[in-house]
Amino acid sequence: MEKKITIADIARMANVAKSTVSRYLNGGSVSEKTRRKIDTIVSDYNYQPNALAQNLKLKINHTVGVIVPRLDSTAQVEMLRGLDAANDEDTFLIVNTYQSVARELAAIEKLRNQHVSGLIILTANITDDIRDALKAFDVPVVIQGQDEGDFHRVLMNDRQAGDIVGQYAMSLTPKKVLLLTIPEQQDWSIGHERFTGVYHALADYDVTTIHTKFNIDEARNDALRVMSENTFDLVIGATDRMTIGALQAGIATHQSAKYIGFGKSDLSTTVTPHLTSFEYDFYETGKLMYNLLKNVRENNPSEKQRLVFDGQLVERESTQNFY
Amino acid sequence: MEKKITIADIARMANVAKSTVSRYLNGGSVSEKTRRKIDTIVSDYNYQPNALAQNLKLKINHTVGVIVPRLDSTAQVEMLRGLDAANDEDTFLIVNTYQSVARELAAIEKLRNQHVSGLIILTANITDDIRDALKAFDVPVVIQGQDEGDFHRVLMNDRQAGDIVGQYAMSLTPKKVLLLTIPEQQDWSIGHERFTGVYHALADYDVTTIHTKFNIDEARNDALRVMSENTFDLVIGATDRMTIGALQAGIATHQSAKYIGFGKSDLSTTVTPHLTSFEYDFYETGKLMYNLLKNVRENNPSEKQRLVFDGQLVERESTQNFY
DNA sequence: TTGTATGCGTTATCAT
DNA sequence: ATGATAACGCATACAA
Repeated sequence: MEKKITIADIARMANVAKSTVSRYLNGGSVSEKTRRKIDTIVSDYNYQPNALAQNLKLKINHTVGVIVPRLDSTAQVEMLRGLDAANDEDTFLIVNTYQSVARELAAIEKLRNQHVSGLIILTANITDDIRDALKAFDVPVVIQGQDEGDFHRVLMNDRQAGDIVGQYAMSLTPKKVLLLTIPEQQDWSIGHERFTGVYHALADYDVTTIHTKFNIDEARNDALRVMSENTFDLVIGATDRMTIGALQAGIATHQSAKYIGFGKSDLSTTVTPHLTSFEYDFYETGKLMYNLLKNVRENNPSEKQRLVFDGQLVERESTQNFY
Repeated sequence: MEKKITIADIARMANVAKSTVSRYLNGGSVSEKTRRKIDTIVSDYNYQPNALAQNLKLKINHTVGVIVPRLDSTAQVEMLRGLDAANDEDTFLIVNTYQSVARELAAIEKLRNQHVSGLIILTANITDDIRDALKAFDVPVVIQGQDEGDFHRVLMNDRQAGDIVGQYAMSLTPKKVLLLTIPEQQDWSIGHERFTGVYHALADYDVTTIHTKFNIDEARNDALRVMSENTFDLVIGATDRMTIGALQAGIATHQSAKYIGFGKSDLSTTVTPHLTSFEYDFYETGKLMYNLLKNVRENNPSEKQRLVFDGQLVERESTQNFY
């Protein structure tokens, strides 16, 4: 329970000047004798430098803000893991905003006050307000999932994903297809990009499209409405959770369709049957985002960086016949 | 993209002293004229105080550290939500430790450097090293799930939970019971407390107990080993994930047992059948933890606080006959 | 090698 | 009501 000790304290106890202690701490030149004196004091009292004072003085802040819109999403959690894995020298100031624009704006203010040296946003929905707040922020910003020219960004190749899933869907020669997605203005990448390839490939098929929410319960209820009146043999959801909602609706209405989802989550292998899904490696994405930020901070490029990440289709039981 | 502006800048532009600006900002007495002058400058340049300098000066730090051992757990995420909901004035410095003691120790050091004014630990496993590091930390610490007399703590009433589940299990009059848990030294509350009531109630029944891990895959594999050689009609897992692992093993081995889990997670209603589970309200727990910390910080009680939280059994399809 | 002095941005004390 | 000044803990340019 020792009180926090400062450089001045050490200096006094060792009968040296503060600057000598500072030099000792930063690997400057100190005589063997004073080095030993200071050494024992530092370890005896378990001295820890005050990061606040350091940052204030040096004006480089080894703190980066991370804004996380939702934690009930495997993708976001995996990206966080990636960030942590790649991080070697920073402290993350993580703020959860629960998809509230107001909270996100407040978070940006807060992080600005903390003078973080960078900002990583795992969001997929940048409103005008947020864009303005971000641009007024004089630090590098890395965002994810949204192709905003104003910021450095890491994107999922949702267009390609849609093409691949579309081709795959065709190969299943379905009779009647149900598509679950969200309004495109809510999330362009997910609501639009992901499905363009699918629409294109299934242009000549019997396709029903409904809009729903990100969570399982709502998706199930919405799916239930159409599935209780129609029988589908192929269901494609814009996210795994939506697809699982539909899967439950399918079980409830006793129809045995095939199911395809998007996104990597452990839910895919939690449900029965395991879900065929187009997966991104969000862990790697997180690493990439951190390294991008670090790179930008060091090299200060004039152009905004734009990185695109591919995913892959993983086939599981839900698109097979025998279950 | 305005550069960050300081009190000194404002003072210069308004032709007043720094102290006047400071007084203005903190609601001190300033003449109407200077007030207006400063007003426009502040809003024009969108002045934001430097929280670092403030904290350094005031020596009260509105930052609290939050150590989260795992994010792939609904309980932890819900507690985080609760913390956020109850928080009104602090900035959370969230550190994910991924259940690594080394990372947790490093996190404690880091938070100490940041001079946080409190520490909230959502852990369930305090090793000696960690206990020592925590006690050397001169700020209030609130932990969860572990009955450590050295710290303020919020506990789940796992003992009572075990009793209730035990009684309920008896009422199902099972012939052969499988229990999945973890070694008690790994997590006393979960590994021991939760099951004492169950053991007691089922003392005269045919019970098999196996140890497994927290994740679904391992639990499934471990369960598969015993379930491929025996048929059970009741399975109780120490967590929902374990129980789901066993559920999958049950499906794979074509046995229709009843299943009971512990812990509140959306997985309960994701799997088919929905899982009967003993649930805690971790969102409320999170709120409670924050309020406890706040209370302790303000009133500095001499005794360590100890709060106990009850849960309840929620019956779902997995303990019914007709599925 | 060591010490003195100054500044980072803020608040607080004490004159004026 | 206002301003000069010191202090928080640290790092550094410069002098000794």
